[in-house]
Amino acid sequence: MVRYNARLIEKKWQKLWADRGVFVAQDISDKPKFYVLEMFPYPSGRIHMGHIRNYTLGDVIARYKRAQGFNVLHPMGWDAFGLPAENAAFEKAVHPAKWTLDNTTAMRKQLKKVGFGLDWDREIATCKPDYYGKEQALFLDFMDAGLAYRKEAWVNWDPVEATVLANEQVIDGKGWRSGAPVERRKLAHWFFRITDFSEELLGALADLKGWPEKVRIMQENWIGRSEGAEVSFLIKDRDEPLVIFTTRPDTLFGASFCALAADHPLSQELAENDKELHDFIEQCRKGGTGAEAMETAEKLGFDTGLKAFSPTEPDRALPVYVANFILLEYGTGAVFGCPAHDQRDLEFARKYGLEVLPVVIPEGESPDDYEIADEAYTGPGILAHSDFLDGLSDQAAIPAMLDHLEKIGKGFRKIRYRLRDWGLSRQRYWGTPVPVIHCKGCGVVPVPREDLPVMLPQDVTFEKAGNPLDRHPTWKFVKCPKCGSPAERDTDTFDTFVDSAWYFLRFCSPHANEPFDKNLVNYWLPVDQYIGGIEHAILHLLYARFFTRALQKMGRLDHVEPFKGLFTQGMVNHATFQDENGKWVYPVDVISDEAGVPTHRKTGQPVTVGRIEKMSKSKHNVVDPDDIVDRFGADTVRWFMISDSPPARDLVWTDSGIEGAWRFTQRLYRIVREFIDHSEAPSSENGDDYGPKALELRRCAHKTVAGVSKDIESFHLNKAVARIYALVNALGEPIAGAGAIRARLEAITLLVQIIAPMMPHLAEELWQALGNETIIAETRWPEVESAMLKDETVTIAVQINGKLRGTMEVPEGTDDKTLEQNALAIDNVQRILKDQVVKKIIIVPNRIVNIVI
RNA sequence: GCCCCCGUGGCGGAACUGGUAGACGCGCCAGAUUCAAAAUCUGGUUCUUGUAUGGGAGUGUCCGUUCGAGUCGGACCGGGGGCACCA
Repeated sequence: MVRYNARLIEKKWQKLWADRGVFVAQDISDKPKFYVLEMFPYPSGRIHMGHIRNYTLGDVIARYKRAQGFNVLHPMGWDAFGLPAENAAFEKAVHPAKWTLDNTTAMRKQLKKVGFGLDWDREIATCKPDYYGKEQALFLDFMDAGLAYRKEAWVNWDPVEATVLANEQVIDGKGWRSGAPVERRKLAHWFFRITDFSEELLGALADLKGWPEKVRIMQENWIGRSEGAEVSFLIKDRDEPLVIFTTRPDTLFGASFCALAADHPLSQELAENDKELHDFIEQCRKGGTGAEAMETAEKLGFDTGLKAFSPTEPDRALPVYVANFILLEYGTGAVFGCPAHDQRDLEFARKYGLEVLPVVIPEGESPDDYEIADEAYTGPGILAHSDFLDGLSDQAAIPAMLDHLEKIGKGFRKIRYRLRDWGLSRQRYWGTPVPVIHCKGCGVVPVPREDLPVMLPQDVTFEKAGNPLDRHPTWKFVKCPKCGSPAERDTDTFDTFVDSAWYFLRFCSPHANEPFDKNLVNYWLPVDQYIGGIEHAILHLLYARFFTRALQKMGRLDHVEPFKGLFTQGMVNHATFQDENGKWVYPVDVISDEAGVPTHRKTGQPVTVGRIEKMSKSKHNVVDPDDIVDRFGADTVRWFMISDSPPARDLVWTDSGIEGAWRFTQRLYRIVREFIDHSEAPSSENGDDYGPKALELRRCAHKTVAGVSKDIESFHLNKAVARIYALVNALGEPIAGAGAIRARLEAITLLVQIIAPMMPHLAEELWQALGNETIIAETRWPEVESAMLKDETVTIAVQINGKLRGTMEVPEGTDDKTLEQNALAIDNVQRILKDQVVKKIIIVPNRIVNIVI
């Protein structure tokens, strides 16, 4: 028996698909359209297993939909701007453009080797002027629409490198390379007005039925709508009141202090004449800008000496603190603290010896002696010590207080969002240049559209501190397009999330002179199935939704939501290995010695097996897809990617797993070859009737086709795999009798067709071997005979008090009475029932009989 | 700290709207084939108990709802992800 030679055969079919243009999407077609998109990769250098998993999932859907008769768009491109290219430039003295484009060349070759059915005619790379120039045009559109503006924003500043650091480059409050303590600095930044769309982006989530529930919840929380009130507190000896935002106006009588953000204008003003406060604010600015850093840091406050008065208690003076846990961006940057009913406020109050006055009393507690210990009470209750609110529930007290505040003119209802505007300026080289010019006389002047793209200069260096664009000797010096006097370019580049906020539009018309062709976008959008990692659940997806909505509002396209279906796949994990010195060891260097002990291939030293973690370069627990494809072939790798683990969950890469997949590939080939080589022709059978064994096989085959179709539609590819194994097992059984050969041929033909989306090369090879003149990539998905989906008999479980005591085989649809009689007749049931009294019998047709005694 | 998700044999997992827990694969055990091995094929494989065509226990832990709970509700324990300049 000849073995299946994946390497040769896969290459053959890949060439044939490419020559025939099988995967080129048609812009005009009678067929219904289907747009499959996987999140495009960052060209980091090599394709990794996570990519392979992502694109295998997409390719299964794309090939399946194509077989179902859809006009499928399945494109690929490169999210090619970003930090790693600059890091490589710094470390290896290679230009980011060269590094990036070399990487795309290598990775394109790798992807083609896996046989993904992609429309390579539509390939894009965001770092090419053809793409980022269009993006600059879009930015000017956003400016014209009033959706882009400039304001100051805080950044992480590394004083040694004279560079702005990303959050991930700040480690324990220090710059990752310089080790210098990071400072916070204010810089002028461009922002998109995503907050104009807060309500829309939130409201439309409910209609995204094809999205995972958890992603919708994450976005909902991210947008963070909260209904509350802005309340004015008078401050002693000052004219301006302090405006705070609260969602708990019912607890106003329990207030014991007010707190300001370090960057609140009032804090700033007071600091001018107060060295200590100035130092405290500086202290607050140390450490990262991330939410986690702010919230886990010890809660610190500085008493400003000011006294504030709640509008409902003009005689009770509250101290005003500047505190490190108040965010300026959220609400008004100032709060009142009610320690009894907020855990953060409680910790703060205990630390600074402030009053803790419970005003919401839980059921069963007395208002007179209820006290708060270590935990704030945030549950429901009845108001006390609260004047006109006394006796009301907390739910009733909120509107009562709001009505009161509005009546006396000291506050009003206000809806606030946690969502902030999208800051998109980056002080870096490798990104889309911001297409504006700063002129002393005219201010901010957009680059005229005919001058786009604003190209990145090629002659830059990275060994010096600071932003290469800013340092460049000539690039930024230009004439003002308005007045002609000397002016300077904006030296910032866009956040790379801007690049990925519209690439799915570009794929619809990748060669258009405009950013995208309206008609083609209207035809292809929305993306019917988008697939990517859960790590993009919030930012990327929200930004893409914002872009689509904004462009719709500008009349550039007709859709409001870009992604109809979303699937978030799990990560690819692998065990980690360490040698005796604690150094990470690559899996390829680990072998088992005679005793089965993991050992280093080269040194022969024992290796300890660590926990299973996401494949990462730093822990060396990576497997190179290229090596695996060379050894086992693309189909085997693709098969393993979808076997066993549900696509939404993490997958653990194991050698035995890939070997199992490889054995299955060979087994499929063998079963089909043996049938072709050793069977008599089906025409040698007389008549067209089927014996019981043949009928059973036909049922199994048709059920498998129906089940696999359903599983692919619902992304349960691991279940589809299990069904296919079951069919192959059934084909392994020898059968004889009437119609045996015809049934086997039918089952094998169906089998080859349903494995095609997953193992496309092997499927083509077997399809051809079965004597077909067509290729399977252009063949319709098989039709199921509905008569084959029903069984004649069903197995019914018989329980006594919910415990299984026997089963019975009855014709499908047997009536309740017969079921009851048969169940009671079972020996084991009779033995247990003996002289017991039957209280009740519950019968679920075709399922179960439960006798209650 | 806040938000979200997940816990089922030795392992990955299956179980449709509450109805026979462990499909299918991996691993392991036994057998066939072989001079031998690889490959392949056949059978077995949740634990436990008198080896049984019987019984008991069992889906992270505890409690509850139900004739019946892996599935629904509550509390807890453990693991993972996100947190606005990584993409």
